[in-house]
Amino acid sequence: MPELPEVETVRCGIAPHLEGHRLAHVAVRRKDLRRPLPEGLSARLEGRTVVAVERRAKYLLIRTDDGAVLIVHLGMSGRITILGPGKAPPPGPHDHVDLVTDAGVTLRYTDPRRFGLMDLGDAGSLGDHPLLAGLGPEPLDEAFTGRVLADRLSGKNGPLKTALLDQTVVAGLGNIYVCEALYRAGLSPRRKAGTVRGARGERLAGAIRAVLDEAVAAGGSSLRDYRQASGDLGYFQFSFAVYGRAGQACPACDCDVAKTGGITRIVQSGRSTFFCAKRQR
DNA sequence: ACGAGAACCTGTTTGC
DNA sequence: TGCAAACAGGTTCTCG
Repeated sequence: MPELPEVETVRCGIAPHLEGHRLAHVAVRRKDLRRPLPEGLSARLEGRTVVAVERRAKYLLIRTDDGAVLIVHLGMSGRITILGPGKAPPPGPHDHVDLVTDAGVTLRYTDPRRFGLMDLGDAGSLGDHPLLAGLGPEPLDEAFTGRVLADRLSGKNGPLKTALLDQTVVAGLGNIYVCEALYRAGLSPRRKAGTVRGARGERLAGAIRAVLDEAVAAGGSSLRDYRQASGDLGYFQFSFAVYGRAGQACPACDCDVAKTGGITRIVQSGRSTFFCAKRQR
């Protein structure tokens, strides 16, 4: 489900309910997510006060006053819902973890496919944590330029689409936003990754930043199960140029769909890619 | 060393 | 209508 914009939206939604609040109760109902939840998770967190809720790539980082960091990944189908005091319904079969604050607010982690995970890290050495150590640059940072991106792509012989999904190249992109960014940059998903440098690199870095910025502003994209923490839907899905639009007209090409076939869908490394063969080279 | 494919798991949509 | 296959926003392991 969630790529960078969705995770950032969730972060914004949960931060006001966590920061400055003590975790009164942490209920773990199911430990077997993508990897087993750490032993003693509840004991480690209960009684601690949250000092910050941050994001790195697609990970949420929940920092406590004693230097513990709860690392959360939502996988494909994970979400976090805020339930007001006295308003938490009985947990369903996919409601694996509840964080209950001193204000009585429940933050409920739900994940039907269980591809998500949680782990604990230490504030002092968080950058060395195995989940975070190898991650590429944050695309919304000032430091993310065409040059930086081109350096990361140089020497790669696989398709550009596949390289951009690699979190060690750039952090936070997933299938939707890679397709959308490549469309905006006018670059073919099949192009050899290492051929992107110079002006093309700048174009691609700018397209990635722009699409992510717009998606964050829209509250992410709601396709099936994704919701903001408030329960509201994101609406960036209405701005897709190519994703999920196979056979439909490219927004910028006014050619006859019956003739050109419109947006093309191919499969790369087992995942759907959508693009306009006319505009993306 | 790199890249493609399978695996992990459940729910929903699509196609015969 | 009904059932089975395909597909889904991610990551990681294995194999060639």
